[in-house]
Amino acid sequence: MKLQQLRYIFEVARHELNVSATAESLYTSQPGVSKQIRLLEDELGVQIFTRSGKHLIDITPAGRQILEVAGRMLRDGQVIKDIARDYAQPNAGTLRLGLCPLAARYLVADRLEKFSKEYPKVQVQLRQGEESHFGEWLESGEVDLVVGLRQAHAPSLVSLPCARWRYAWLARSDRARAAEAMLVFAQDREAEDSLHRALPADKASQRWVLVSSDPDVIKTYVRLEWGVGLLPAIAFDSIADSDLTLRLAADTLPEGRFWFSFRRDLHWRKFLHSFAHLLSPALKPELLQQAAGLRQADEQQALINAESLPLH
Amino acid sequence: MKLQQLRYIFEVARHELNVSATAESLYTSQPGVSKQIRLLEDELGVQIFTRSGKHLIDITPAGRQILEVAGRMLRDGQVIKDIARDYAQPNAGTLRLGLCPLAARYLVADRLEKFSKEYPKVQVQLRQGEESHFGEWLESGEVDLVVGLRQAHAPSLVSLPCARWRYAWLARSDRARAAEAMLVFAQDREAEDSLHRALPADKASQRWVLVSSDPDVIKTYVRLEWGVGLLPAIAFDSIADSDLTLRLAADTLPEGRFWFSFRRDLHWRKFLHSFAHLLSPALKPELLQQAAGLRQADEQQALINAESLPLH
DNA sequence: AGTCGTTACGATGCCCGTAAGGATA
DNA sequence: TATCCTTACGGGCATCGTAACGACT
Repeated sequence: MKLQQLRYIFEVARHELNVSATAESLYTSQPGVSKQIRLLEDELGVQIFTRSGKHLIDITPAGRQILEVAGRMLRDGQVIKDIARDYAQPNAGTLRLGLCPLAARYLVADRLEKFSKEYPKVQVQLRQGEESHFGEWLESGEVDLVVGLRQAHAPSLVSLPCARWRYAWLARSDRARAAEAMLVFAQDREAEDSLHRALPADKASQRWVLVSSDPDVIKTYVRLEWGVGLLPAIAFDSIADSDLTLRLAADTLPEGRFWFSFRRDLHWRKFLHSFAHLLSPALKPELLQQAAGLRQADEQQALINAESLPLH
Repeated sequence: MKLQQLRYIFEVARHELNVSATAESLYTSQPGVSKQIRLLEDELGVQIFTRSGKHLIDITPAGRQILEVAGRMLRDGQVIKDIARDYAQPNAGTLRLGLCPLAARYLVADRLEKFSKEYPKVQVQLRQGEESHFGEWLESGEVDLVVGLRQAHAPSLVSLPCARWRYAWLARSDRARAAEAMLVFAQDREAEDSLHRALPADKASQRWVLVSSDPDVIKTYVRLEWGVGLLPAIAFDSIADSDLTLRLAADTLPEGRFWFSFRRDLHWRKFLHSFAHLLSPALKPELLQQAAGLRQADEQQALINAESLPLH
């Protein structure tokens, strides 16, 4: 049994049982992959894939169990390399971040500047996309950390609140504020509903002409005079948005949170800890390790005193 | 990075950094091991061992972290092989048991008979020794399961009560019972003390001429008329011990327990589950899996209702 | 002086890549 | 017919074992 054989079966499983595509993605020849898989099956004495003639059709029950363990072994292999790099080049590497639009644009931008100054040899790779994909990104190792507006709930993931934001009204400076259509920021349906409930009756009954989870979309339509915006205060840029006027919303509106999520078995390189600490001083190495030991999302969450989080 | 290289560094660490001895134990040449270790270190860019000239002196901090992960990978490799065997030859393999004297002689003997009838192709390997070594045996993989009188407490181990026993008085049949010296069974100091406290004052003040955790030692001295024995009722063999008379002790004496322990990450082959179930019907697969997820020994223990355990 | 790890070297065997073959949709 | 996996074959390279060397205790 060789690590490479395990990598082959793992990748074939990930590529919908297409050996050719797998071989290409691994920059090797297709017969080589095919043969190694067969050799592994022979050695173990078990079929991992079911074949119909010469096509791979499915994964056997034994294969599923084996693939699960193989995945862990491959990740552990990566962990060993990370450990080695931690000692060989402690401050070099790649910071792979998944971000929601709000976090990418307004929360981490300046912190990443700071981070890059502190760790000039660390390459930063950002990845932005639908928050519902964050789980896959983390599990596949495409990103190491994500910052978003929703809590992750998969059993292999850990999710902690790392910052708070509050709503503010945004209007064109040249307009007196009046009864207008509303352009509302909300990360999901639930947030939208709770916002609706929290608003005073006159506001709640107003027309919501736009609901978006991207603050820049809201701003765009505010500028087009579609109405008044209701979005996270953090999204206001006092320079670029000098044509707009921000006014903090009443305390009765729900407070938003940024969630910081990662794989339970992530190897925390030094600069990853630094980045986490930069996001929120509450995310200390010991706390992160402790959180990784907790299975339940609510137990993890309880480690953080939300009141103490930076409020934007 | 190859699995074999990881095995080499792991085994060298286990063999007190002696490469020659390691190579011998792995049935390979010493230069081969040496070279592979060096190759791995070169690939990772980190020293795993510190060298004084040409001798391995110590493990580097990086090496310690790497070895920990490597150990997990190697165990996972074993797990994959186990899974494969589970499907290829579900009812063949080896049952490696660690046992205390009482469990070996009186608790599992007949169950093992039964087990062997059910799984004739499973080899049974018993290992008996000081209970304080059970932890090492489990961690090193020398045994898969242990049954003893003490709870295991290492974080990597799971420990569950699996049976109960109670004290009985043992005397030579040809002797009237009278005030006599006592020969007492106790697995450790704590058990000895609690027994002492539980005995009525007259008994507690009697001479304890022998304290042993091996019931057969007690019996031997009972036969030699050193006194009256106080030992687990289960240790009485109605045929072989027909020259002795057993009388159950008062309910006030502490009840003893057998503890069933295993590595948290043990791969449960089918016949392992069967053996556990044979020991105690309470040890069902789901419960065992659940126990493996609990970190605290008391949480694990709480899964079992002690009242329901077989009483011997 | 003995134990132990490293270096050097030669041979075996494994892994990979190209090319051709057969099965399925 | 096109896609896809398998078998066959040859070249290259890594691993292993023997033997000789150098270092530490």
